[in-house]
Amino acid sequence: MSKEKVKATEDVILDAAMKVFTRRGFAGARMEEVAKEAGINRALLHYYFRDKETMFNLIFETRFNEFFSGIARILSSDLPLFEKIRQVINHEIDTLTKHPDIPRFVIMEVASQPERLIQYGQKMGFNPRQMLTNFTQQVEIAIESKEIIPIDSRQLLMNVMSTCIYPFVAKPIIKTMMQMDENSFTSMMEKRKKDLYDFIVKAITP
Amino acid sequence: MSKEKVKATEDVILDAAMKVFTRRGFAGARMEEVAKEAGINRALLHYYFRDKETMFNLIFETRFNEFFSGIARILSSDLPLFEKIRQVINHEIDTLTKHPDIPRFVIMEVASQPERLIQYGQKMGFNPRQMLTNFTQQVEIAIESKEIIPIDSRQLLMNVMSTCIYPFVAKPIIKTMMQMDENSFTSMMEKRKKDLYDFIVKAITP
DNA sequence: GACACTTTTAACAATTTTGTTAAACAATTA
DNA sequence: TAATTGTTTAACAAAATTGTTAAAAGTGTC
Repeated sequence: MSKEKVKATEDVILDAAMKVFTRRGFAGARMEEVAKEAGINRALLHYYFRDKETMFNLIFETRFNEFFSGIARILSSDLPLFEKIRQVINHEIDTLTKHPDIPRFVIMEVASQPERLIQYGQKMGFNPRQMLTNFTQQVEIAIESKEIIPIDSRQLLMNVMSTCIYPFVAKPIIKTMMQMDENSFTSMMEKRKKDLYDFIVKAITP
Repeated sequence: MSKEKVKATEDVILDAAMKVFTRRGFAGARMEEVAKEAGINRALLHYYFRDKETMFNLIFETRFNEFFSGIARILSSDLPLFEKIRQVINHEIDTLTKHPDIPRFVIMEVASQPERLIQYGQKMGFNPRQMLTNFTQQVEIAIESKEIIPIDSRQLLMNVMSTCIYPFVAKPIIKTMMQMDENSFTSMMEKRKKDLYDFIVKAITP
């Protein structure tokens, strides 16, 4: 069998595993469901990947990276503060519109095993503990120069992240409460990029 | 054995189940862990409660109610807009400081079975779909009277809820990233009541 | 203390889920 | 085409988890 075919099968399995693990979490995921989703036999999963945990680690690493790497890059860049905030908002809403289940998945699994955060952070080459130092300093400088009003930089960052990410974490609840279908949710998020940026800028501008 | 003792045992079990289910979710929870946490034997769980699902439903109902009832009451009250926002913030931060795992639990379980939202909402006597109508109208009136700037009421509500709830949902991540222990997290949230209110008011005041 | 009653446990049974293996099958190549 | 290698499956085995039961232990009452 050709290399391409092997790769294809591996990818089919990984895609299926991604869906199932992200949907159900590690504890709720069933190897049977992964196999079914991939259109193959359960034994084949074990042929390509040792066991459930091995598969899960691959998936988690990917999702963890998707969740953190973009934001880490932007936060530690040397963009001006307001532009940085705009880019964080746009980046989060864009990627989470494509992969809305990522934050719920990552948060859930980190909550059930917090040590993963440090562990995978190191693996991915960024230290979650230091992601914020650049941003914090930048906020303090902007305060001193009266570019923005005095504000606790941690609170500001929490506001930015919360308003971007929470709507996707709570998407099933929000969709129901606000009587939105998939399309209206997406278009609302698209609109949100601007609305949210304006909201935050107005809140911190002197 | 006395009625009090029975009640006590039931409560011990429910408390234990609450902890374990909230920590692990339905799929991740083990009856053995519940029994251990309660300091009893697994068979006894089945003596007091039929099975895992029955126990889970009791827990879920309680947590679901804790998550929604307070906020529903405040949102549909006839308080002035700003006061309503302040109360939402204070209520959320206070109750979630006491029970920080509630939103992660409820959100996770609703995500894995969205029909629960309508189902339990009806059971608890409030319609998640109508929780927002009062607030929405109030915002529109406030815009017309120039009390606040023009803003999409859904976006505003999403901002308020996100900034209150997300820090608790992502608590393990935030604590690590911001290098906080339990105490500093709590005191930060206490401070957040005021900071967040000011932030939001400034964002919407003309 | 004998009786009726509830609570608790240990041992067992059933079910669900995961992991293994041996053999069939397919593709590649010498 | 036969040998080699890698792929797939069905059947099986093991482990983990849940649920049941019969009997022991405790409690209150007469």
